[in-house]
Amino acid sequence: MNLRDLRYLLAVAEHEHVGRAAEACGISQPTLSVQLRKLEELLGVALFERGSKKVVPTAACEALIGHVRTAVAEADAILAVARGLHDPMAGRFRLGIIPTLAPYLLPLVFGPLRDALPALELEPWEDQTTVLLKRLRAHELDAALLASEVDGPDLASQPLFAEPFLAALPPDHPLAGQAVVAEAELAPDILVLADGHCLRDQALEACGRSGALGHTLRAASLSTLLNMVAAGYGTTLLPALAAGAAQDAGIVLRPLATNAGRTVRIAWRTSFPRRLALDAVGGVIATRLRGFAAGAATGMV
Amino acid sequence: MNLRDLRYLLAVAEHEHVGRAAEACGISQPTLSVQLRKLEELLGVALFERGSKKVVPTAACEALIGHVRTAVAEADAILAVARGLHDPMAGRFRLGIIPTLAPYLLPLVFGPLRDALPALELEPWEDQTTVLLKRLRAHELDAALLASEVDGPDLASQPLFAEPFLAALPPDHPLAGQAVVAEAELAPDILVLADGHCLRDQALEACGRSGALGHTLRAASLSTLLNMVAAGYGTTLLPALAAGAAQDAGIVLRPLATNAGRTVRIAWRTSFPRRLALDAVGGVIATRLRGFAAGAATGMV
DNA sequence: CTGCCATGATAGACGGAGCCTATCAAAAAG
DNA sequence: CTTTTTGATAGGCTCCGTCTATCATGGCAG
Repeated sequence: MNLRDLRYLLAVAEHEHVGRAAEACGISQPTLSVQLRKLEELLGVALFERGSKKVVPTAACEALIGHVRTAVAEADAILAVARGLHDPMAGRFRLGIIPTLAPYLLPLVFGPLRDALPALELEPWEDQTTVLLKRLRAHELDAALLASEVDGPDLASQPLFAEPFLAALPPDHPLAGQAVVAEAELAPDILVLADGHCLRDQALEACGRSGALGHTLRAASLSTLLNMVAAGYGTTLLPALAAGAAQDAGIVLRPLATNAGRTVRIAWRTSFPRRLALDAVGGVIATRLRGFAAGAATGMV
Repeated sequence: MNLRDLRYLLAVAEHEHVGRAAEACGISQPTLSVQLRKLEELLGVALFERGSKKVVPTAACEALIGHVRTAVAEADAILAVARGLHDPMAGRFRLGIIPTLAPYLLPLVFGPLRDALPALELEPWEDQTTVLLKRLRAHELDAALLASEVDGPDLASQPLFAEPFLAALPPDHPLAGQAVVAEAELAPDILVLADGHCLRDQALEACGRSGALGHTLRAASLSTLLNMVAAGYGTTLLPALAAGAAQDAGIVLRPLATNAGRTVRIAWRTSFPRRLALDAVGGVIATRLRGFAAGAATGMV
């Protein structure tokens, strides 16, 4: 059975006239006659009683026509809804973001994203890298903002911007007097995040420490880490986007001797169909953060 | 858009596997791939994200699939209902019957009709001939039981049985002493039905009277007419099927000298598609009344 | 690391379904 | 009786859906 034939049926039932119904359907009268007859044969019931001046729906037709109307209406609804979904820039976009980035990046890009992609319903999801990748592969996220490369043929990524690290010091720390701090100088009393945060490993690597850090404290979040630094427990390497929050906490920031930092990337499934939305989101973020690396090395945002 | 493609879509969404969905649909995997792609192109949205091991419905697909399910379900409902309507012997059958026939014929044929055509929902409609023909032509009746011929190329009819007339007399009427009554003998004090009843004209014609009957009473129904005869107001010509009711009223019945009577026919639109149901109904009535004419002339039913 | 298996996409060919124009048949209208 | 209206039929054309055969890619195991 064909939806087209059902539309023909409705047209004939409405007009009670094959010729006019055919015209309404945009087909010739013979075509409609033939299709109608085929439908009757398929259903095994007479749908219309052909009189000399009128074609009148039979009782069987009356019994069926409600279902026919619903079926055709649903088909139209499919087309209408699809038309509404037509724009890949529209609809829900679930974006995973690592915890050391989300609170500092989102306030910067929410506005520009809304301006550039008003129909996109952005749903941020904050979690650590491994969780984000798992959810990304499980189709529970559409893309993710990470500070690491992704591997595997099912995922791809693209760098959006470079985020330098800054030395974060308590105001009374000996290094606070220097204009520039060498990463290795931070190593003795560096504080890092808990396991699972990519920033933890990146900070340790930047300052030349191995993974063995039995005596160091481990903060569950960057916010906590900043509080610990401000309280004089030690130093840390801070992603530049968090500079504002650190300064508010009374922490002294100093550029590093090298251009150590991390690269924020957007990652997605290679099979993800809404590449345009993906590129647009990535583009807006990259544009907003353009030139950030240069300015941020001095603590300016 | 084709219902077939919607079924394909549902199959793929269910199996999350093109090959197995194709098997379930009874088509080859390439065919399903092609059709799916065409549907996506038609709708303008990606319906599935093809991964290496799975095809996963996109958000757009999730938004559409409810409508798809409904449309397909309605299409199935059409087929199912049509299958139920498939039997022309089943379903509503609106049968018009003239008032001088209905109360006496229906009790005789209701049982046999129910036995022979259990799926037929018989809806009797009692009205005078002209009204029945109007309703028949307006498709408000499927057939009609009349005592007259029909004309016009849009209607046809077939005789079912002959119904003799009997002389109906008050018990104390002079003619009650005769074994047989000549129609003309009834003319002087004959009572007839109101205008519009075909029996009125037929009775007058049988007893040789013209239409001018200024002084005679006119009953609105055969039942009233019988009461009037029983009360001694006059005589009448009675269709044989009403003999039982007349005798219950204490009326004397006598056979006529001639075999005057009327022929009950079933009439229908020539375009009426359920000829089998029509013939079956007519056949059951004719069979039930077979040999009725011979026996009824003596007042026996 | 390399060959094998599973899976979906693509290509080319074939058959049927749907559509058209032209024509017919029946019935109503003038 | 002719004309008009209306639906049915016939023949031909085009396109769509389907098939088989083949390719491309990613996962897995030896």
